[in-house]
Amino acid sequence: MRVSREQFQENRRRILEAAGRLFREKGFSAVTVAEVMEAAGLTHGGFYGHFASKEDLAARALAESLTPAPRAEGTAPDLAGFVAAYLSAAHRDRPGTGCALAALGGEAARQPAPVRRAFTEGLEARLARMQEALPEDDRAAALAAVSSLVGALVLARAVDDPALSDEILAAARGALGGP
Amino acid sequence: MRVSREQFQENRRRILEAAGRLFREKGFSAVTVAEVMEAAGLTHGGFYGHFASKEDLAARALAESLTPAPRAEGTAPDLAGFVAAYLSAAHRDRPGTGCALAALGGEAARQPAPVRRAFTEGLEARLARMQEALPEDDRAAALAAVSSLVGALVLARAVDDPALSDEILAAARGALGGP
DNA sequence: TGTACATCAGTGAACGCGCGTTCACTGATGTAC
DNA sequence: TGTACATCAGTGAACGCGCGTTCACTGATGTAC
Repeated sequence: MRVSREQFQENRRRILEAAGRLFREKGFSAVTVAEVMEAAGLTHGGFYGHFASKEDLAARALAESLTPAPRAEGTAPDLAGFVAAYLSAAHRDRPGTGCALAALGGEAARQPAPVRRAFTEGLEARLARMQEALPEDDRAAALAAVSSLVGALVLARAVDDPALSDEILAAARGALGGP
Repeated sequence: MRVSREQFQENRRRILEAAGRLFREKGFSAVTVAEVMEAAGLTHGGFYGHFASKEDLAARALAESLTPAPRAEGTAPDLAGFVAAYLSAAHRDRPGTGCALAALGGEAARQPAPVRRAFTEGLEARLARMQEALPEDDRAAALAAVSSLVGALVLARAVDDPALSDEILAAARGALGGP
């Protein structure tokens, strides 16, 4: 059942999208190729027409997940808003559409080279954004802020006590100058 | 080949120790029961005489890894020293003997209840320690500090660029009042 | 524009492997006398 | 203290299952005329 070139591209896009969501939700190792393909509306056999391996998919999906949406033309960066959204209960509870640095940071350290490369590039992109948003143009401050955000989200998700989880997010918001 | 009761306890201790190290090095899912048993000097079949399942082992090993060593009698807590050690290259490069919050935080969120329980209790213990060490007795500040430490270590380990990795550690040390 | 055929994306069965777990067996330990 | 036997921790083969990957096949697409 050959499909048109447009459909092929669309299928590839859907596979990447499903993978990006599933990897962030469940981690690289817990997601199966068949599961990704099913989420994309295809059967597992066709996977290798799109990607060389699961590892290849992981690297490309991670790169995609970490590509920041372009900021709206002429808008000023809104640090307080970003921090509040990042450290919100909604973000904590929806890892599949959230920050891949937090969702996959721990696992990324043990992944093969292409995945680590994608992670590193994604972090650099996020850092650049953070640096723009800070009052002073300070890379070290941007690094420290991103570390705080990621650490707080990781811990808030790992903990099984909802009150403690909320407390972690609130404490990090406070430390980053929020309410 | 039955062994003495003391040897049985010693074997259990060795299994937990090997598991604690391997889980932190490779993550829960990448470690096999056979691998843990071999590292403990035993064969895999005997595992179920010690633990109910791999999940049971994970929860107990994590609890053990997160039990803080008792502080030496009468010593004052040394915040600066702790931060420097936590955010050192040596700690980054030896996850197996390092902080389990950072090594397993991402994966812990997706683990079954007993593992998350152990993680939460371990975090509370670390928080109490951090709170003692802070100049003012401030739980929110302790939470924010632990988040920063964990986030920085996670990112420093995930990144494939050694210079960036060092930069992350240094930035977090700076933000936490270190050199 | 219409037709014939080559191309190739997708399908689903199958392969090979590794893993968690089970189990019959072994032989040293612990206990009853 | 010494002996006979019951107990049970550890061994290693085996089981069942799921996963990443391969492959022969199908049939719609794209192209040459």
